[in-house]
Amino acid sequence: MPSALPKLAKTAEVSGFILERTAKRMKQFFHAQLTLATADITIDQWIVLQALESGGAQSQFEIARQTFKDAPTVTRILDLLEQKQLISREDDPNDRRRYNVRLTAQGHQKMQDMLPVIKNARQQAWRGLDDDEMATLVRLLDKVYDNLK
Amino acid sequence: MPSALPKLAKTAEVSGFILERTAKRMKQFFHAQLTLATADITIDQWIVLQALESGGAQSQFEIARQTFKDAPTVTRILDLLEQKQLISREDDPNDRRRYNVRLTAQGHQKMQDMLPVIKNARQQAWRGLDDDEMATLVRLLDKVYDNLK
DNA sequence: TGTTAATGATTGTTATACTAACTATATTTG
DNA sequence: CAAATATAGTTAGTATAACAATCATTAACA
Repeated sequence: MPSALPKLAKTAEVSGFILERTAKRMKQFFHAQLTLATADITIDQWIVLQALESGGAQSQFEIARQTFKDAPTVTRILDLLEQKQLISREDDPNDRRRYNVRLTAQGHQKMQDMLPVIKNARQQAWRGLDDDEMATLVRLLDKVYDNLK
Repeated sequence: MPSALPKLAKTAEVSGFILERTAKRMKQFFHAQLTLATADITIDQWIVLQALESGGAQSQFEIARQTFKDAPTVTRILDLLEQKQLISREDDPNDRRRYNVRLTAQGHQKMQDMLPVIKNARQQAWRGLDDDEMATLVRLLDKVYDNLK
């Protein structure tokens, strides 16, 4: 029965594709929902705001680590968020290379306003997946992630 | 027992993040492997080449559909591949809006040369996942994908 | 048949991502 | 302490991606 091996290889061939395809669509979907709600922020900007809310004021290095974005990307996203007055950069008194980045009041407000949009998008994305399936998906994705460290 | 609901919500909160994180790292990893092998192509360029090899000569619209990229993105990737002489655009005699895009001999050669690199990268990515787990992962990702159509 | 609509491809704009190089500041170490 | 190194952040260049607008060509249909 020579079909087992080819089938496995075939699955491996398409899985990366399916992974990327799904991640791409999810990003696109969340972005579209934010646009529909006239959020005036992108999903990546949202991710940075979220890191700041959950982690409090922090350096750009910390934000990069938390969000899995690299330093130049964080710089530019913060530039945009600063223009929109959703975050502020303050000099770190202990280390003059660093900034302490924090949400402004407007930044907090933006998160309040957009949280329902994000929650609703999450519900749609994971519709039909039960608790076990969610856990399995996360476990398998983490396994792949660890494989590529 | 008020912990069940919050836990589910928490999982949904991080899953999108884990999905994007894994997809990003996979892309990064494949790209790094190609760079290491001095492939002189990116992973997205590889994906387009692969579509051309498996599907034969085809229009840019078909390439876009196969690769889940949009038309402008395909245009620009093909521009780069054409510069590198890995693909060629020929006028479609039946429809003057279209090109027939095909791999050149050099394009075929590039694929021959890089296939082992890609196969090796796939092996690393899916290491430790058995047949069932691969199938489950694909099934769950497809479910999410369908949710967002 | 002639106007309208749809399609294939391109161009422009904005945003994210990676690499590399650069500035400024901190840390290590000889 | 001084020189070498490391770290935080920025800037520049290239690639990918989404979206909108545009252009040429083809298809639909009144």
